[in-house]
Amino acid sequence: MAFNITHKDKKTNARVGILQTKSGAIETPFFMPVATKATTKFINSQQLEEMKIKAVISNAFILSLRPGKEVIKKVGDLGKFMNFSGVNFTDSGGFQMYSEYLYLKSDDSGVWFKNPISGETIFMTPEKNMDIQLDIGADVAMCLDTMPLYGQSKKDILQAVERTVAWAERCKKEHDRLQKKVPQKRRQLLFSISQGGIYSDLRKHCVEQLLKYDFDGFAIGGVALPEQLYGGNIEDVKKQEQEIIRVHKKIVPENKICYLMGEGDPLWMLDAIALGVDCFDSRFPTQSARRGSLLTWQGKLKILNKQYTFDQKPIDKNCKCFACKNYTRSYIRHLLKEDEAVGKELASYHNLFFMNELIEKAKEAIKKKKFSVFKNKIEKIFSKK
RNA sequence: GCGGAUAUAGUUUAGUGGCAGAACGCGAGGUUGUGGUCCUUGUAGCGGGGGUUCGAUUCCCUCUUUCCGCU
Repeated sequence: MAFNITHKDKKTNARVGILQTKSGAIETPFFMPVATKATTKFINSQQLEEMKIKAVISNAFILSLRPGKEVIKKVGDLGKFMNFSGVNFTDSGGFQMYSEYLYLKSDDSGVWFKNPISGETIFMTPEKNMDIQLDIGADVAMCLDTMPLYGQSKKDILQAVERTVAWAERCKKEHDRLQKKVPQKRRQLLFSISQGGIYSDLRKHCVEQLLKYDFDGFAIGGVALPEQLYGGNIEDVKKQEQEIIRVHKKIVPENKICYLMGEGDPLWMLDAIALGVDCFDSRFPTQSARRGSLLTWQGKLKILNKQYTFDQKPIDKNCKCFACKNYTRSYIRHLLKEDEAVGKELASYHNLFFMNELIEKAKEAIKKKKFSVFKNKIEKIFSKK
């Protein structure tokens, strides 16, 4: 069994568990920084290890464009390539159907992407995608899914669901076939991804179909999208997301790990943990760090604001991260304003350290069966302006 | 000293005899399976004086500014 639950919260569905991968075990819940091109932007793998980050997610499709899977395979696997001893996830590239920069078209057979480097057209299939992810040697691979684009009709979303399910089946078969001779202990895990937009019935239908196959984990895709946020009331979007998670959790067996893809807002993440979600990834902490939005135990701090020009305090006096131990708000603000790489590094380091600590504290709270108390405390911090 | 050109937002600049636009900067929000490159929004300007005109940032004169050339 790849996943075991070790602790359960009392009032919520939050739980702590252990996921076994070929690179070792990792305790859930956990948050993965995004490392699209085999690095978390501005943060090297030694820094990740220093702040006790146990997993990252790279992008198999984008890595296949450059440097190419052969380059990574040559040194063994992605972990060795980037010298990261933690758990490596790879995303399929399905999400890049959202990228005008990369996406051309798709049909039931697969997706056509353009290679922005060479200009050539690339035809991606579930089978090819599994081959790439296995060659890259991630610990956990994600199925190639198809994203319903924003504004599509329910009929279109149903079509995306059917395609996602069909592709998941093809991924699973190919993945099993390619790993037939690999010993259990050294096998790559494969997670499915469900779609269905905001429609509970479509989500239910999608997950029910995916459950026919023995995936190692079941991810929820298509949430935390900017398009949805721009759509209107944030609270409505939050309720929709929670409803999607509830539907998912109601159907998927408890002993299957649940991965909410793309979610990285601290509060939304805690809400998801309360519903029984086990793992997350998001560009949010790193991207917003580069743009001057910092997470602190006093709430959000916009370090580019004028008021921090002369501020000699650290980002967060309660934070023990490298950036907070050594540098002032004034200095980091200056570096970010000047677009200096070190500024982005320090800000990213801080935000990732915060996210990791937030998750660690969440785990402790679950173990003590007091998760909702903890969640309320964090909500108070981030709700005040 | 003479001649020519020039003057528009903090900066670089469009433009017009009747509402002066932009970019960058600056201020404030946003940011969610990453294109280090993003989005939204706010702020702010016709060098001074005189003339022509219903009306001048625009045309004329003058002063000043800056630049170029000549002696």
